[in-house]
Amino acid sequence: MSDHEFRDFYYQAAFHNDQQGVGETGMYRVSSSLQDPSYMSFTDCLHSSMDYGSLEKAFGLSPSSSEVFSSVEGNQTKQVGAGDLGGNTSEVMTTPNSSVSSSSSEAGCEEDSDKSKKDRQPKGSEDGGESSKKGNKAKKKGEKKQREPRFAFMTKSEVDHLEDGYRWRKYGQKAVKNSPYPRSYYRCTTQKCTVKKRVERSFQDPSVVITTYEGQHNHPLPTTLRGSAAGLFPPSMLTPSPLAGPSFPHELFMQMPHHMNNQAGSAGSMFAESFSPFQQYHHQVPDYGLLQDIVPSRLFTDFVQRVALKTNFKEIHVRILTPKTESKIATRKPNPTTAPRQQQPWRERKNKGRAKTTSYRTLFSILQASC
DNA sequence: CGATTTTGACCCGCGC
DNA sequence: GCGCGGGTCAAAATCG
Repeated sequence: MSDHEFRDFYYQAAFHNDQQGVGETGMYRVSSSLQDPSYMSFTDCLHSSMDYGSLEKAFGLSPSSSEVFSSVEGNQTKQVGAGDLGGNTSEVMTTPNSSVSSSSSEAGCEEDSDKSKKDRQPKGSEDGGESSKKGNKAKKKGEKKQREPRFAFMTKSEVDHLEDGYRWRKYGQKAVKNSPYPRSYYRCTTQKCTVKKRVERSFQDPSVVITTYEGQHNHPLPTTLRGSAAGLFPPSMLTPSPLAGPSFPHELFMQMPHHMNNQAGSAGSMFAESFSPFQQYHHQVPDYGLLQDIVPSRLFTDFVQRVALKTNFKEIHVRILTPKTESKIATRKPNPTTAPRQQQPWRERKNKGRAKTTSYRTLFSILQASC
């Protein structure tokens, strides 16, 4: 299971700017490990042009690596959906101890073009009453809702829903096409915050969880959260608003933990030093097993999000690979003692034969069968 | 008892 | 136009 000696984090981000047509893609690796010969400061990465050739040189990446993010090309509007994880490009991290990350195009990243269906009006305001069974909306069809910036990252984890400091409420779950794993939809519970996120397990590599964020938090981190990252970092690192944050990516990067930009770090022992905030936190909350996963992840996602806002990249694919740490199963086991749920008589259910939401139980059986 | 999760139905864009 | 599939709603169930 987990190797508690190694707390390295390896980040890879693919920035995609398709304004030029052929979308220039690049993949960046941020590693605290010296054993990674291709190490390069993220700051430098960000300042470098989005030229894959140079990146290849800098990181020693093979050109084929870009295939990992194959979804970027030729996808102006249509993206590779989670279910279409066809490309079996797999990539092996050249770092110690870790993690082979194999997956294809950032699955969960994005799929649909712009469906303006989200944010449907709750309660039918007025409109001719009629079948107001559900959210009938009177939305202008003309204007397409501008999609909020999205970004996704992959985390090797046994828990699906990683703690990231914010409070989320699950509002849906859907089966992913061609994948035995469901996709869960979460919304930030803070009022007036429209941030959403989707969580799904990679079909290619079940140990990898793909989290896709959409939107930006317009509020500070809740402080009441158990093990919240709030309070662990200086305020500047927790500001949710990009306006309040560093003006440039490298500035933000400079605020990141040492182990992420300290080239002199020693591999495999990141946890020992230059880790003050986390170490302290670790002592304070020893039982918080996900610490190692969460903190850097959150920092990085915030970071990437800000980068996205400062640039005109349309897509940013981020991978966060971490050594497995804790095996905390966050699955709620159904209570067998309770009576089965009954069909609501007043709510007519017209099953049109379309398989929509997939229950955990169903999926579980599928998994078992496939194992 | 309020908050959160579960989960079938509904909505809607898109491809055929 | 139809059907597929992603995304969302919302009532009931469950949790804390």
